[in-house]
Amino acid sequence: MTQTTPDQANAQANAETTVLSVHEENKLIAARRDKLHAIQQKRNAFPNDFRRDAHAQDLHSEYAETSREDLEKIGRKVKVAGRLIRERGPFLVIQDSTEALQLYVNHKALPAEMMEEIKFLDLGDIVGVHGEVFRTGKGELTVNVESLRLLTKALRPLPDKWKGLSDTEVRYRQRYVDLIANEASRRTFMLRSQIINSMRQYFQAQGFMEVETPMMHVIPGGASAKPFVTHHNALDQAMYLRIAPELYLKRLVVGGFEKVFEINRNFRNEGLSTRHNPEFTMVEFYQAYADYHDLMDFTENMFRQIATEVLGTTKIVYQGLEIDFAQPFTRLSVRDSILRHCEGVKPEQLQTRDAAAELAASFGVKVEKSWGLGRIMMEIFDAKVEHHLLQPTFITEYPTEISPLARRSDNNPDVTDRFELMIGGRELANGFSELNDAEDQAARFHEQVAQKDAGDDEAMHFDADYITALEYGLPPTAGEGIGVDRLVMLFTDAPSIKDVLLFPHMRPARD
RNA sequence: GGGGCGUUAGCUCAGCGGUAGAGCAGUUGGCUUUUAACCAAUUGGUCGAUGGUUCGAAUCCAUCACGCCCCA
Repeated sequence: MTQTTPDQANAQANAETTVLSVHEENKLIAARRDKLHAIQQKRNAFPNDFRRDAHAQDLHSEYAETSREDLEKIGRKVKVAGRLIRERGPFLVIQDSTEALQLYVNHKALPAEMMEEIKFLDLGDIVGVHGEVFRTGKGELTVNVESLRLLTKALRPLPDKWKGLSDTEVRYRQRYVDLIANEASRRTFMLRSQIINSMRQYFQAQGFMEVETPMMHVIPGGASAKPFVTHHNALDQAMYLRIAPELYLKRLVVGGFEKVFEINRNFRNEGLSTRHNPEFTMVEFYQAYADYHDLMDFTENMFRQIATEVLGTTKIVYQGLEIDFAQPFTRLSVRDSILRHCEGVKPEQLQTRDAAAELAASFGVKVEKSWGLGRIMMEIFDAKVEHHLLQPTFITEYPTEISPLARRSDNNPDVTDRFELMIGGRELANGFSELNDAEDQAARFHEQVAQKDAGDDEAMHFDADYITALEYGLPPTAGEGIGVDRLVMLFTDAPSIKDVLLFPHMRPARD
């Protein structure tokens, strides 16, 4: 058997790419390629010696109030660079990472060679420009071109200059084109970055330490979900992409780091939807000497602060729904939420397993024999309640049966000191006071293993080292995970998770 | 996995059984402080793929691929 070297692999890939692009070549691309080759006859068409000294946005804000006459007196000369996105007769518009900026080409004032270079340009080309800032008759801040150089030739044409790129498939597969053409998309991802920055600063200001725990687990744990499986060759061992960092973060609390957080990807081998991507970003955090009530307060405050910092207001509109994070979030137990949102349901129907099973069946929920009262109540909740919870609502008192890592309530061992945060009918966060009784945890793992043996492939494994860690003593702790993608969806009014992921997962395209 | 909708020029879309269209982009010329710049002319297509029905298919039917939405 012959080994393929990286070089051979590259050569092969290049050959395939070349074949493909020749196949795809159309006249628009061919004409641009001809221009590029003509330039290459004269000089290096890909210079990297242009250095700019100004960005579009800085110029716009610096001279926002400066009059035409004053600008003329100032005579500010700038070097700017960006992608050519418009031609309006003698005017060109370039766009850099901050904003668009207009250029003026006075063909009477420029040497013939410069005009040749400019006439050779296509929309999409990257150019560097030197010139003086002025204001046109119509008041637009503009750079009067004294010299202009092509820095990178664009071989492919841009999408519609007015309507942008709307084909969702192309927008997701070729996000770079979406970002060039659609201002709204650029804004979404800039906001995403700012939201995560703001979140990180909030944790740091509260004394949390950022950590990184393994992305590859030998025993997948910390959530109920199907993992992706891979294989470590040297160890000849199955490994799993993590479904949650929870058990490692709590090990760190055992180790004495009393406030930790991690912002990173989780991987779950499940379907795709407007709310699910196989890899998604979570922030998980743990605080010793705190309980789940503290976390609910913490979360409310954090959402308020992020909204204020990033959007400048606590009020958002998500898909037509107004939400004001300044208002206190509702807090409601699972049981009470069912009673409130399912008309005609009486408390007795949630008292015993059989009564609840009958109720669930009447709602069209298929009840498994192995399910207890708690699991059945959650199925009723998922089917009949969750989508009604539009305004921020903490649902509390989750059944112990489905919360194998959460501390039991002091008042009722069948429920845990746990909550989930619902906004817009979706789960945004999940937190609880941590189970730190090693013996109880071992017993709960055994129950999970029994369910796994009974065919539930989302049930948890027994993690002996985690039990050992608990035996060293986990201080009373509370922990929480917040879905960052869903938070960004809310703050950017995005209907699909794909709109807030730069490169969402797609099936491979086929011809 | 099931259902619905979509796939036509580089982009945005119309056409829905009888010669494949528009706007923008492109090309050529004009004009040059414009604002989706403007004026004139002009190029551009295996109508997602494969079968079928028909004298004739972008259009009707079937299967497949990919996408979007809803449901599980």
